[in-house]
Amino acid sequence: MITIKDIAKEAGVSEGTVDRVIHNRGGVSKKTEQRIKQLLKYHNFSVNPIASALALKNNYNVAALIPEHNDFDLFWKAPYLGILKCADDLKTFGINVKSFTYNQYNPASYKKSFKNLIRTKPSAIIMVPNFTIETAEITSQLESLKIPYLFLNIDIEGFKNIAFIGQDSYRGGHIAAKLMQLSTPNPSHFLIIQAQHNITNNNAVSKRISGFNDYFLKNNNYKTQTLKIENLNNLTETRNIINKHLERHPEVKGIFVPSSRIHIVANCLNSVFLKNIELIGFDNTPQNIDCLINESVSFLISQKPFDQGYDSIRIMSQFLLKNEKPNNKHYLPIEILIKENVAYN
Amino acid sequence: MITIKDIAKEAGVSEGTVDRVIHNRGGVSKKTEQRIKQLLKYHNFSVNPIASALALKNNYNVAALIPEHNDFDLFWKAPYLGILKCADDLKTFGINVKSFTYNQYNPASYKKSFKNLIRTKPSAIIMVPNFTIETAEITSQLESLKIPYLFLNIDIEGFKNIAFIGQDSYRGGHIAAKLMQLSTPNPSHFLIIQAQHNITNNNAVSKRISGFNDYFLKNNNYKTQTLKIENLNNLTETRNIINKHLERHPEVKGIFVPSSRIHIVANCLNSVFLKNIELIGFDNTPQNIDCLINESVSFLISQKPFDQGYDSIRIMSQFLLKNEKPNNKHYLPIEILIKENVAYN
DNA sequence: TGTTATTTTGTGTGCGCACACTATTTAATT
DNA sequence: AATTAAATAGTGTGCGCACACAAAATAACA
Repeated sequence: MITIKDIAKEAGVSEGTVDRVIHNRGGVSKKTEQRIKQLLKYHNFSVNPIASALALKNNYNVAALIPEHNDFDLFWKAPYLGILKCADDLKTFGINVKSFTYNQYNPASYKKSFKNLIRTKPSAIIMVPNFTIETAEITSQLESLKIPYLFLNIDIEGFKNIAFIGQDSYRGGHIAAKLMQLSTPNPSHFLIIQAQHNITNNNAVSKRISGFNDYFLKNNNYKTQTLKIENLNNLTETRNIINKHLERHPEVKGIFVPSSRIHIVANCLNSVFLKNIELIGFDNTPQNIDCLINESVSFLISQKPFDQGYDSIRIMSQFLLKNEKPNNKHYLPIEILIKENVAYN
Repeated sequence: MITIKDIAKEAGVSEGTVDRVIHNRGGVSKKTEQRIKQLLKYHNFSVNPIASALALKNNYNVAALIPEHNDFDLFWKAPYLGILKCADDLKTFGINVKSFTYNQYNPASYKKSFKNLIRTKPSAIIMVPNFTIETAEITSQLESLKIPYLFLNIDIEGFKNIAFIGQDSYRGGHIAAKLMQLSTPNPSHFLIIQAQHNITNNNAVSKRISGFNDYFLKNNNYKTQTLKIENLNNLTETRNIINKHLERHPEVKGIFVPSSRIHIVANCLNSVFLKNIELIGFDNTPQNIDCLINESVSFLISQKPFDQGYDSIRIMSQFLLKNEKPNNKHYLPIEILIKENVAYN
């Protein structure tokens, strides 16, 4: 391992000068700068991040603004845990992470939580931009404060976020369609069940639906139909609506739920339907995994939410610590889960 | 972050004494030891690994003994790259990795490569134990030298390896069977194609076959048959054997190749067969991925070979640096790859 | 009690880097 | 040529820890 000292000796200058060159701090004559740069390149020098971290004693406060999770919606637990894990891994590098949560159906709580967040004077922000208008307000504030921010899980365009970390939702829907086609007879009809509140909020859901529908464009044997339900958490009502619909539409051979709520549908289906209809949904929440194991659900597509959380902190930290600019889109693998491989995740 | 200095001040002793307690170096009276231990616990102290790494300037030489890769067999490139990547990530923590390769069909080259390896006096070894008898010789040598070793990718029992890093092969075969059943009519026959040299060498292949066969035990509509081919790399011969076999066995609706050579089979099939027979194989080598994309192969099961390499170094390093004993089996996820999600891996 | 052995504790240095501060060289100005 | 301003280069300290070494305190012994 070559050190700054070595370079300095070889260049016949002091360590301080080499340091200035490495960090583009200026105040070095062009001649010596060139010479040192050549040497750095020649020796393939890179700073020892250990020593660097120790010397800097950085203190970056990274704030995360994410939806809260509860027993009804466990999805957001995984990114949160990923964030915590990465925070723990990087704490000795001077990365401190604080999480702020909001109700994902309530823009006011989003704004309020952000107000609390911004008071802590964070150096950077990870956010799940659930509400477009409010996000515009927030980001303009961040931009004037020159606080970098990145989007986690929800990808909305027209912002100056340094990156998006999440999944290619359209492609996710596409894959769901392929798996659906694979597990059902030809021809078949498929039912897409959507919660009302998802229609405006969260464009991941609509992208998944597009991907799902588009997959069948080239094949007329497969048709899709959509069922919108006001409040999926109201089980008696949901049960009623779905089973009624299926009675009227015996042609339905598969149900696609483009959110993490497939387990609700699975638990609402009458047993006849449950046996004869293929269910495909998203996200490896505990409830959904149970459905895989008891075979009520055939496939889950995981967007690796834990990894999303972990990577968002990792990528933001690399940006802060090493000024590494990330790719604009950081897509995680689209993981196909079945009963047999779910245990290894 | 509480430091040794802080603890020392609070305990009214010098930093050296605290250091001795932390590392159980001895030479501390019982009274002060107790007092310091209490304080450490109370403050939930843990050493700053950054500072520790810098001060220690550790130098562990980890040697890897893995099969060589070439254009015919690219599988082993991925673990190698994973090893390199992790080595790079950890080089500032004093981990130096050297790779030694051998011909995976030649025990003599295995032994020879190990001889070269052991001359470099490594602190620990990552090995792919392709040959059981030779591995016994090697490991007994390692044990007398007290050099820790772990097994990568190939899991053989009865050794004192600190861990196995790889895939649950039986389960992998199981999943292949499920996917095969899903993509073929009921009833169907499936053909398992196996290279002769795999039969003795590599029990991953036989475990996959068991998993594949066992999946159909409960269902009499599906039958499997096996075709053993001397040398898969001899394309004209392979082409001949396979197509002849399929002509005689029109009941075959799916071909399962329990190794990374599915691309060879795909390229050998006559076009009629290629269109009507589902192919499922293992490993995301470039050639195999090409087959996914051109739709000659339906599914690949990845054993995440890159991650296997990466994790093996990571786990061994944690063992060396922090004395963290790993789980005996470190199974990687069984990843299902299709045309649509292969790009994100 | 004095001397030596043994146990226990304290001190100093360096790991490689970042940065504030000081010193030197060069350029600009009178 | 003398003085001042600006550009360039060098020095010193600390980050938190590990460990060799020195010092002090205690125990063992004559």
